[in-house]
Amino acid sequence: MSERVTMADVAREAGVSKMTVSRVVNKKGEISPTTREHVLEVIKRLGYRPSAIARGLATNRTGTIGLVVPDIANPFFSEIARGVEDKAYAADYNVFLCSTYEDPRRERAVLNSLEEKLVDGLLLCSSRLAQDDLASVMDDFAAVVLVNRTVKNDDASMVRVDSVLGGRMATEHLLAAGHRAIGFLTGPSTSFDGRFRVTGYHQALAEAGLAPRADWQQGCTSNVQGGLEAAHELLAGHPELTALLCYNDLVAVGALQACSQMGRRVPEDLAIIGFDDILMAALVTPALTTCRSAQYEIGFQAMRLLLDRIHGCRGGCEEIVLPPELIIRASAP
Amino acid sequence: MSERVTMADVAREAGVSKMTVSRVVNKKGEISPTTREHVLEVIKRLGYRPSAIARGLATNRTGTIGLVVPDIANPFFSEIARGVEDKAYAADYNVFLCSTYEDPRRERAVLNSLEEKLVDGLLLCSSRLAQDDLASVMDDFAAVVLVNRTVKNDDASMVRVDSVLGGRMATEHLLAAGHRAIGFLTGPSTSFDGRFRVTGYHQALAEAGLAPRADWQQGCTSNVQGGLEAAHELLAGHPELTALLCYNDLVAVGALQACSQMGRRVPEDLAIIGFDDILMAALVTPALTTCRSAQYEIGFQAMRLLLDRIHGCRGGCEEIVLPPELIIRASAP
DNA sequence: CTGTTAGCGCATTCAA
DNA sequence: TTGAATGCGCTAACAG
Repeated sequence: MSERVTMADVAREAGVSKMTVSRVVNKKGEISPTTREHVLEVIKRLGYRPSAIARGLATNRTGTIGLVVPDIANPFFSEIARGVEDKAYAADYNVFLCSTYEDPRRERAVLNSLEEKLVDGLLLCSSRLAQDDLASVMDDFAAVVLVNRTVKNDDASMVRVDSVLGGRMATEHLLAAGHRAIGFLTGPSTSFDGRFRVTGYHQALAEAGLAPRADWQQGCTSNVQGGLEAAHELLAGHPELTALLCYNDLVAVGALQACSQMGRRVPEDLAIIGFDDILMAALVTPALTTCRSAQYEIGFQAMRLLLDRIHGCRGGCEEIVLPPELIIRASAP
Repeated sequence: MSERVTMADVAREAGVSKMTVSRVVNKKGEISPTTREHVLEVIKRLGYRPSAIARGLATNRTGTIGLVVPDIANPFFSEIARGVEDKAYAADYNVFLCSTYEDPRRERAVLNSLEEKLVDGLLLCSSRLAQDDLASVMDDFAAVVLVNRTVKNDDASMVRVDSVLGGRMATEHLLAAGHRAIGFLTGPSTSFDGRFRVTGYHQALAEAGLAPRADWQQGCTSNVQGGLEAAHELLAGHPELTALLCYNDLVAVGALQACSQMGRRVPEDLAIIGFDDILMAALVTPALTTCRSAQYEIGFQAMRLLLDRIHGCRGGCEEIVLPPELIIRASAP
């Protein structure tokens, strides 16, 4: 790495002022074609690259947004990220993609860094922070869009899937198939989506005249291993269960594994439903019935809303609610 | 978002110089406990947050590294990212995770942005750039570590899996099982890993006295859909194939789907081997035989090497070569 | 232990 | 159409 060439170097070499160079670089203001060509030639010859840092300090804008997700290894979030990045790329923004690995402390640390780096906006997915924490964090950012997370503070746009409805739909599907003993692996306690799905599950049970049983619900970490372990425990303790809702598809795949190990056939002995409809859901055996959410669309729309906010359309904090869709496959026909 | 509080504000309010505030913030130099406490109190009261941008401009260090991968939706890369981020987090670095979605233009754009943002180091995974392009890009960064990609320029540390060996191992396994008509879905032409695996495949064939056949090899995009389509085409044109190597596990899963659609049983009619050993490999039916690489370890080690380079241990450009491991499952027993 | 001076590289006034 | 001065917020190098 050679010494960095600065705008001053270019100006000196080209025999013009820094201002002129700046104008050429940013295509701002009128400039005579002659000097422009000349400056461009010098820029190329010297290999000048503008410093985004210096520009950021001067303009207070960085052309960067932060995208924070609980776990980038979860295809649900990597699909969202794809939607975000496609939209961001088109709008000439860079994305700081940060995975918190489900750790609220790490989430705080990451948000702190993003704030210090003066990102122009923040896209926060499924935040695991407590309400007060989240509200205070949000004050630090000029523009925020929340994904799948509500907060008292109404100063953020939001994109979310109606998880209460999703929980209802999945439960109703099982009830309609005659199931009465339906368990739920509810995921991490920090997940609001998880709680919403449980709410929908309770609603559907109530409408069928059934009382929810706490011992049929069990938390778990949000991955295959977590589903595997939790399913083992829940099913061992409650052989009466004939159906199992799972926090997300990763957990559901873990439950599938557990059933295979315990010799319980799916769906004959136990029906299983997941959430999200990640790629893997259709590829495991039996294929997973799941409650789909449009991940790419979530990301794309969220980035669109964020751009709106960054560009000052602060008027209405838009809220986009996407409907879930039940995809019926072999694990719960 | 309220007006940003600066160091000058804190200094004024606390009745000290900016320098003293800076020392407190950065825990540098000796400071009397009294003033330190006082300054800290003011910082808290005013809600001061240092600007990483300004600090970056002053110090020429940003505490940030760039991580560039072809596709974050591929679990292979998200696992690497996890290794990188864990190590980075421990060393107090932030990670700019960028996915190029297999598009070299997008890769160039992303590298350009990272350079302008003055990242302290670059971790470049499976670059899809041509040799010359890559060599010139690397000059722009103070410290670079390459993952699974070689380049003439020897001014970068490197972590890679021995893909030639991997290709050999997989092929030898099939040869040992009696297969003589072995096809290969070779992935994107931009992938060096893909080429290396093909090299290993050729080596193994040669040692068995077999000539490679170009019409048994076919490129494809690096995902399930790509594997599905390519497998359809290759298998329809070459029913004589009894075994199929796949660029990676995603492609292999696609091939599995294709077989299911075409009524070819795996492994009875066609043995299939993938590469990487992503989580999904063990979960599909039949479970995939695959050539594992230690993804988390790759990321972790790569970040370690990058920290070495950033901290000036430029002496030897280290190169870490990790051995692949053949995981034999049902798809190619 | 603390303050002063200077400048990082750029963009935003204004003036010419 | 171009240039000069000023400041973004911070730290490094030197004094005191």
